[in-house]
Amino acid sequence: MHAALQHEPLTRSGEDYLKAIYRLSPAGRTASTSEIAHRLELSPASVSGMVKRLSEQGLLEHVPYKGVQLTADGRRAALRMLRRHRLIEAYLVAFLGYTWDTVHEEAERLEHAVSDKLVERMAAVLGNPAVDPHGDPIPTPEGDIHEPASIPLSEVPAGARVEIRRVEEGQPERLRYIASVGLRPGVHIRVLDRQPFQGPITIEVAGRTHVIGNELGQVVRCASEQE
Amino acid sequence: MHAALQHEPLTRSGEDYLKAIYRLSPAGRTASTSEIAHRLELSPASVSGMVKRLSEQGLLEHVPYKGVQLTADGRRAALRMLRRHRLIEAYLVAFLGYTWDTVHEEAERLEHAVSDKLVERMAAVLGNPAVDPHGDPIPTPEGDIHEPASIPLSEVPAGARVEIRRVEEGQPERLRYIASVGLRPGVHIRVLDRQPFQGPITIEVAGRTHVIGNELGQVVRCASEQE
DNA sequence: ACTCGGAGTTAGGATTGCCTAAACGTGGGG
DNA sequence: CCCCACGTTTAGGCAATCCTAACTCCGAGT
Ligand SMILES: [Mn+2]
Ligand SMILES: [Mn+2]
Ligand SMILES: [Mn+2]
Ligand SMILES: [Mn+2]
Repeated sequence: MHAALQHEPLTRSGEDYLKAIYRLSPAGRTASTSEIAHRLELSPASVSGMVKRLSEQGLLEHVPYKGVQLTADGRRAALRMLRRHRLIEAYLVAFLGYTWDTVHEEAERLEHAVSDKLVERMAAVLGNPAVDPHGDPIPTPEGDIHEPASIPLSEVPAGARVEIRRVEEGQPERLRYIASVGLRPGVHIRVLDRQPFQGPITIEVAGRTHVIGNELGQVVRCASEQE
Repeated sequence: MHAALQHEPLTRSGEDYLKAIYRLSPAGRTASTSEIAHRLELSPASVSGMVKRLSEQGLLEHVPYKGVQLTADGRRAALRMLRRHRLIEAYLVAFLGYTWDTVHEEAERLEHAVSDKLVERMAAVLGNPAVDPHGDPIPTPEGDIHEPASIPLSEVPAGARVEIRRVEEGQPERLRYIASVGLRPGVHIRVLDRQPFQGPITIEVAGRTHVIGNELGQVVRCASEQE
């Protein structure tokens, strides 16, 4: 009953737009032209143009001057790209000596060039992982995704013990610093102290104490230890 | 003294043009517009246009109405692409369950998306192979290539024993048939009979006799058994 | 309600890369 | 030696994707 209209194949650009819009509009919220432009490092005018084209292809719902949302088809396409991106990252780290701070750039290009077949082969030799090297969940081939609840480290109350779940990719140097502190998905830490007004956060990682800025605390997401 | 002028980065199309021209102009010969057009499945007019652009970038030598040759820089760029293409093929076969009839298409896209770093990582885990799954030699990172002498199976005299060296890629079905006969790089065979006027060729492979058409004999290249 | 300032869109232009149709050059056959 | 057929180039178009500049809309604050 659905999916009767097959879309013309997406371009590289179109794929990146849909991914960006997915990340910018969680839970049915709306993404703005300037947010998209900022994320993709393009002018707002260029985004207006592409948004119009993707809407005509049935991938976006666009209310002029208001914002953009993915349609069911657009969401499907976005999740397909997310699966590719994250599996490629996982593969490069597992088999080709990449580290989590260098995979993103490579995956950003490869995600557009691999076939479905290659993606699924990589998934198979990896043992169908649930998350990528940054802790981001990998959608299924059918387009389902399970985003476990998590809160930024900067919002964890002092005294709590938590597990690191996800670290925002995209800035290699920041990732390298975060790794040097020992903060990686799966690591258990304790928050010793948190100063008000975006103040520094004191944590204990593997028996050692570190003080990190609030900005870093916002890109490291955690969950309580149970579960 | 050379390479002072750095070229603007090649586009996907440009990379494919240079590869095609390399294959079409062995030993300093010249490639024609229509040959290039045929190989890339484009119109001759489109080729004229791109040839002009690549010449302006210093990658081609073009004599209008006569033909095209690679400059030193163009040759370097072409061999870089050939290294990528062939290493990707070797990697996919070695580690991701691809067979020699399916790798070409995947490599044709990936060759434009991988970084130098990824290519060299693949080369390293492969142990720096000298040839790809079709027996085609892999250029070095410095752009040297060693093309061992070989002759088409269709020109091997009856009675000779030869080793299969290279099989032309590009037509999956043909490769599948050739594989079913047992003709792969490294295999030793004997030519039992060769009929004149592009007639069929009778060969012995692994103790079994096969008769193949002359066309197939032209895309399978061999060398004498010593060395 | 009115008015700005900022966000968003439209207008116009450049580049790349492809096409078809028309014009042009070249070399071989008559 | 000339002319024509074929291969090549040029002319003119189109689609995608980006840009800057100019215009338009919206809503926050008075
Ligand atoms: Mn991308
Ligand atoms: Mn990631
Ligand atoms: Mn290619
Ligand atoms: Mn090959």
